[in-house]
Amino acid sequence: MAASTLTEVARLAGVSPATASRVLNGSARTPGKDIADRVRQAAESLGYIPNAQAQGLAKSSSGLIGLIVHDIADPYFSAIARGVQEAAREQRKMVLLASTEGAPESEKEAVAAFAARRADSIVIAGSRMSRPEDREGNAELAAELDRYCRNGGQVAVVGHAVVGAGADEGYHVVQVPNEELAAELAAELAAISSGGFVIIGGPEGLLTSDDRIRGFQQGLKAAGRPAAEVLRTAFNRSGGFDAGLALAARIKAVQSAGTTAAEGDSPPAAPAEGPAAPLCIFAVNDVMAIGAAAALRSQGLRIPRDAAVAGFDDIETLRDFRPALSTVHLPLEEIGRQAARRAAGKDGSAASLTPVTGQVTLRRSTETVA
Amino acid sequence: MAASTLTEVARLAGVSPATASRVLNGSARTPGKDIADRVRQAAESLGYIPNAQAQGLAKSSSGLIGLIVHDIADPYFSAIARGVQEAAREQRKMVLLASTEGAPESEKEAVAAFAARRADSIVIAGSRMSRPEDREGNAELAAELDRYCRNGGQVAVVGHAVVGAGADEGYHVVQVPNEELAAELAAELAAISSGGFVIIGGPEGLLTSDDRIRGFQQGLKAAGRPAAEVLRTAFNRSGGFDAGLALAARIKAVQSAGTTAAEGDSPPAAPAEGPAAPLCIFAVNDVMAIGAAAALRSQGLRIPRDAAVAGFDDIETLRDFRPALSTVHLPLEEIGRQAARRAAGKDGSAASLTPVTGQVTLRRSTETVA
DNA sequence: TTGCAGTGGGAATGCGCTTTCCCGAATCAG
DNA sequence: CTGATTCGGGAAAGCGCATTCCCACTGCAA
Repeated sequence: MAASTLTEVARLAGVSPATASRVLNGSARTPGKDIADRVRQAAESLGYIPNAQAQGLAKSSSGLIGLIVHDIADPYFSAIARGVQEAAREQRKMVLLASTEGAPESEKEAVAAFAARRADSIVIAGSRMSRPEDREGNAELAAELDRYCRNGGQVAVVGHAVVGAGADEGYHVVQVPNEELAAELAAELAAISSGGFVIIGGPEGLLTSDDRIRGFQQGLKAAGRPAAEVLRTAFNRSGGFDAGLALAARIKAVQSAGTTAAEGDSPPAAPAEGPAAPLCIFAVNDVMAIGAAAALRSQGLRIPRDAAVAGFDDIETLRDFRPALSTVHLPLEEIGRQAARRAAGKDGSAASLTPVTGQVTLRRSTETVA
Repeated sequence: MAASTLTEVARLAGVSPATASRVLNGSARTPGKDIADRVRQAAESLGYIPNAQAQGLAKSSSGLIGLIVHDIADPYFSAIARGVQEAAREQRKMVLLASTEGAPESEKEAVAAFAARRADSIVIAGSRMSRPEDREGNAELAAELDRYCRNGGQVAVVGHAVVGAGADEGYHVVQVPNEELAAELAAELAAISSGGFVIIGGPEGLLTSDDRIRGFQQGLKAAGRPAAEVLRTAFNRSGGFDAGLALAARIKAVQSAGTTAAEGDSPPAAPAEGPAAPLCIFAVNDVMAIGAAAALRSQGLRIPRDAAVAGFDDIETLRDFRPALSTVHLPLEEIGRQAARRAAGKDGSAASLTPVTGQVTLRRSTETVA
């Protein structure tokens, strides 16, 4: 028993397919009450389910919104996905998912696939790369997006515009003030910690990471502190862990030196509080921070006693982590929602949408025993 | 500039649409080399993107696989989603996402929507409810699924069959041995802890929760331990937290009683080791366990000193939690992958797919100071 | 040379639905 | 009572593609 069609419903109701179509979907013209009832009843009894493909073909729109993320299992992305999903629900659309592992090439494929399905809009989450090697990939992605936009598609990008995107029509960006917030975080950290700073960053060229690093350095500078050293590593937990291991070794070396050498060569202008104040580690995202913390602990170091650790994102699942992680709260779900709404273009774009803001959230992990 | 069509490509290449179709998609018949090249080049220069909707209409199949989860931001589901996504990639399909918050009604809607889009298969993750109130909702969902299956759809369910589903064709279940594993966990816990047991469970009727509770009780019984008390609460972090709060009060009461009353009324057959051995708390999933642990800590209690805590699922993001959480590892991603594969019906269903197994993983959180 | 199978390509049909256009009937003003 | 409007409904033309026929042509054996 194949799914019943509109024509069958119409026949059963004794009307034309046109009329059946008009009553079963809110057309501009509304057939008479009695006829409408007949049709509805016929549809009900046949268990009629409209064929969205055919509808889409006829109307050339699909009720689909495409979502591109690096990895749906990453809490950062899944939080955004939730927001997008919610907005989709409001718009009575469905979301089409694509995980790309961050490869521009497969993002391009995803865009093409969305375009093929005639998705009404596309939301791209996940940070862009700007490395020279990615130039070509980014260009192709941009070209694909441009084409999609020219054909009437709407695209919203979280964070940064795709490098080299040219279309101005139907192209939206949800700005995330990574730089400003990182600077703020640095300022607050500088105010409570007298130790040195180290940044655990993602690979060079990863825009989100670079922004946060830049902002943090600026904040440090504004606070009169020297620039922090930057450790480049993978943008995930294990990257954080590796960097943490390296730092642990360094910290232990300093500590034992301090213990044995007593107080002969204290760093210039270091306030006198026994050994040097603990190092303050800023990882450019929470997951990396957690990895770094785990590494430190695995080496017998304690947080925040031996080192302060701060992250970025305020991932919900990580809130119960001990010691509670200092971080920058980002309304991830709201970001996803806004992206989807912007792309829907319902209201005048930036109009009713308040810009995204985050907030520095200091917790135990940076409470240096001062 | 509207997207170019196959007809346009054909015209540009100077062939018929039929031929163009044949070369641009692997048809049974392969046109001559030179013609094929001409067509491909024309397609390239026009930036032709096939219209998946039209293709789907013509072939009546869509290359879509529908995924239903309670909440995509929940790490349990996002891990499964990742597996599904991966399998989809293998099958060169895209995944269509629906978050339903667990309401059978909106699951039914989701199924209908998937059916409307002619999804080739549907994967349902997320535990079923069997409460009397849900009977009707479940029945409707089952009916919708049956219809979908009768029309040739394939559905795979993670964990339990949908209550009341009747179609035997195209209906697959990925079995998760919740009961057995919970029993195993209980046995191992009983072997290392002499204290009493308490279970923090989800609402009554939630199948996954009920299975794990039942299994745990059986394990306890097999180990000669009395059945544990079951606290019913919400199936999420805050439910765990609430239950944890209640337990904290209880634990503190016992502790102070033990301190003041010295050793006058020790429970029958309690081995003499100072105060009673700490309570062992089993939360039916990791997120709840984390919530409970947070609650205990907020009341000044320490884990595992004052109480042992164990969870279920082994959520990746929670692995760095301290003290490390004892739990049952479940290959979530693999589960998602299997579900998607089963539904694809590629290989002989259960044939090449090894059944899902988990493993009890004891960590710090249950290392009673014995 | 003729007859045959085999081959590469085109014409046409239909997938299920929306929508424009058209037409008969009913309504209203004059 | 007649002519001008509506108004409710149907006929039909696509939407973009796959696919089933069908036909012209080639190569081969007879």
